[in-house]
Amino acid sequence: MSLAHVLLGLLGRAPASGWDLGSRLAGDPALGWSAERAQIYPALRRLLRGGFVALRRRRSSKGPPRREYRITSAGRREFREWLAEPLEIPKPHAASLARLAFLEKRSPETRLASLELYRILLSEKLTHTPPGTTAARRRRRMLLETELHWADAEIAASLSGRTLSPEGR
Amino acid sequence: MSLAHVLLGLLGRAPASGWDLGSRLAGDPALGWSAERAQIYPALRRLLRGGFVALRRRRSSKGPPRREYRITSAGRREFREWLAEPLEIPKPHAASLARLAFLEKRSPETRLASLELYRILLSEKLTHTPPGTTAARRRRRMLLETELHWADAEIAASLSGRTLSPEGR
DNA sequence: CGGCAGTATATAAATGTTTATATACTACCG
DNA sequence: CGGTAGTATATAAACATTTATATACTGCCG
Repeated sequence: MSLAHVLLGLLGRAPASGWDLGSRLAGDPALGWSAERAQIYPALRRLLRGGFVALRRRRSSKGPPRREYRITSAGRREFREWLAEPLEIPKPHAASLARLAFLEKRSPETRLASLELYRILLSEKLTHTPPGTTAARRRRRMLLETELHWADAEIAASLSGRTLSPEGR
Repeated sequence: MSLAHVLLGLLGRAPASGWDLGSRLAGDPALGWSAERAQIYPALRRLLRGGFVALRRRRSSKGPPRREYRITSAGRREFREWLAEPLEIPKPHAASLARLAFLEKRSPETRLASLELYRILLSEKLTHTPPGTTAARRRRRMLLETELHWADAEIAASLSGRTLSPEGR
């Protein structure tokens, strides 16, 4: 199970609560994993039962008491073993990519509109992605840039394919 | 559920059996979705019950009778509606990417070894990925190329960071 | 001081995915 | 003719993920 290991990895940097981990996971796509908090809380419980993390309750000025977890040495060992497993090229698994795969099934107009929307999403993501300080972040940024180029090229192709369409009224 | 819609999309190109669909899905990463056959067979049953596909049994010279499905007009409608849903930037969800995100936690030696292994996987994938005939395939290929550049850059950086290591004996 | 907004944890139910295993049919080899 | 390799379908069990909902605590605004 990767979620547990990613959580261990994050806890290796600093102790955190389930809430914190949810925010970090959501905020850093370069981590390569995402999860809802509803999944994180039970995962932390399992890690606690397994002795991979330790718990300290702290009351906070805002909201109910925080349950802060920190990684144990057993957790560090487990994480290291997971980290050493062999890499492979990930298979994409995303509804948006599946929709893009059927772009050619759509009318030239909606195809262009989809590409333009996707392009906007990409450029927004890019402006909120500062130049990377880690290999994974540099990777993420380069891929976003490439995808933006791709979108531009496809938009251009789509436009030039339409040059004979009714222009204006 | 995206799997069902991807299957409808594939069946829109040509009728196929569950086996065929499994092969196509496995063979084309640009489709943006992957699934085991154990998931495909029940999905096809549900599509059949829903009237989105029609079934014809055909015995084949090899193996047990094939159950060939073809899309119905209800299926086409359902697919078109799914296709029109808004795109978003996919959140990555892959163990390998998560491992890459913690590259910096590893020793310079294993970091370099991981990058080199990953680089090899990328270049193998690339040689088996012909230049794309669809937008999604072109996208996939460009991203693989970029990732290869990234790996090269990271390997170079990793090597130059090691210039003062013991060289040779 | 009542209610709202934000932080924080939690759980159930539904849904989706993976892994392991079983089975059937045919062709071909030895 | 028996075994095995390849095609094809199928199901159960285990596991993971998403969605919806509930609850608690605090500060602050009106």
